[in-house]
Amino acid sequence: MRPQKVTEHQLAERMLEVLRAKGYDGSSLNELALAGGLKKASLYHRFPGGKQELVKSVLDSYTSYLEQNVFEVLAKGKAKPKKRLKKALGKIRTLYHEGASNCLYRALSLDPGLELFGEQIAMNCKQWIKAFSILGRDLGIKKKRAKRMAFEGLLKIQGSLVLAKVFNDTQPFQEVVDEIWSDYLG
Amino acid sequence: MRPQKVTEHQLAERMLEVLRAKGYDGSSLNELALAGGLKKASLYHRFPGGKQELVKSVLDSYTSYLEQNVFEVLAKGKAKPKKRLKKALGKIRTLYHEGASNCLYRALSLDPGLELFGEQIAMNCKQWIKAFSILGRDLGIKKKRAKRMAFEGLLKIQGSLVLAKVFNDTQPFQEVVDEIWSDYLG
DNA sequence: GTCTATAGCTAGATAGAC
DNA sequence: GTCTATCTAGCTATAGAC
Repeated sequence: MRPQKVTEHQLAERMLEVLRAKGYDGSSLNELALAGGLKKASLYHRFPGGKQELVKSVLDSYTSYLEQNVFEVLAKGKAKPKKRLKKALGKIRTLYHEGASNCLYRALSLDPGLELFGEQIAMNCKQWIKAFSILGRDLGIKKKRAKRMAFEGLLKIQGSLVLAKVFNDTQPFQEVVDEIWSDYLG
Repeated sequence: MRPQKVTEHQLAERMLEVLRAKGYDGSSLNELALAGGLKKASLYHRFPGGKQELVKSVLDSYTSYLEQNVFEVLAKGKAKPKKRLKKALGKIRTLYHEGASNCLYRALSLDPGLELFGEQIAMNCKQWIKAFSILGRDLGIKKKRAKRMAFEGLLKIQGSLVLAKVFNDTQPFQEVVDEIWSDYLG
């Protein structure tokens, strides 16, 4: 077999930057291929199902990052809760490039992305909320309030990324991450 | 002159529903024309500048609703602050169909909509923040905190609309509107 | 002012050479 | 596994009849 020019992981990482900025319809296969370092036709070798399978692959890779670096750290880490929260928030900062890059879930939350991936994204968001809920519980917060805080955290992250884009300023995101930190530890 | 089939206001209102759900690239002129009750070619009579001018017209109409029913009520109304807030939040609920419909600003906050309309949307969001800030001041809240509350309100509305779409459930939006109400009056 | 018809282009997707 | 070449369908936009 001829060697791959780029690994599937590299490909997903590069195409993610296009997808999170332009959404499903806004990202053409030409742009995605160019960003990934391949020609358009080559994408059909990697993703025989076409655009939908390609985006699903990027979405799975994105969720996988969250699961490994955020959800599992929060919910299954063996360090103290405070340390786990610090680590998870650091990874969140990295994922969103300190607020400069969109959340892929949001970018896909317009039609037709929502129609194709809505259920999957909803599940992933529930994972997020579950993981932060467990962290809250570990910090001695009551169940109901822990869930409420987890939900509000996700909501504020999403809102901050909208405003960061609109104002072309990462400050809303930075502030929200700091708020989440102090909400759990205050 | 031959009579218009639909007024510019009706046209903007109907096309808004497509644009806020699908974004700039996701909304084709065919869909927009169909939603508005015209044929595609007729749109070029109303909007000689093509798609960009059409979307700008819808955006202007959308902002005009906010200015008249929300911003002016909050900042220039002669009723008591509590009553003005109640009225403005009611209009916000209506605009977003109780959380079932996206914010157009958010739908246009991906490329290429962001590139075309980002500055205009940023100005409109600043108007939002300004208006809620003035309401806060009228309720006796200090300047800095009033601005902070206004910013956070907008952020949470945007975040709630993201989650409302993802979960296909208007509850996040409803809760956030109630929270804003009680934040100002608690 | 609205329509049908169509131009010119780019999209997603496929065939087949290497 | 990647590429060039190409297909069809849809896109934005225009021309011109009514």
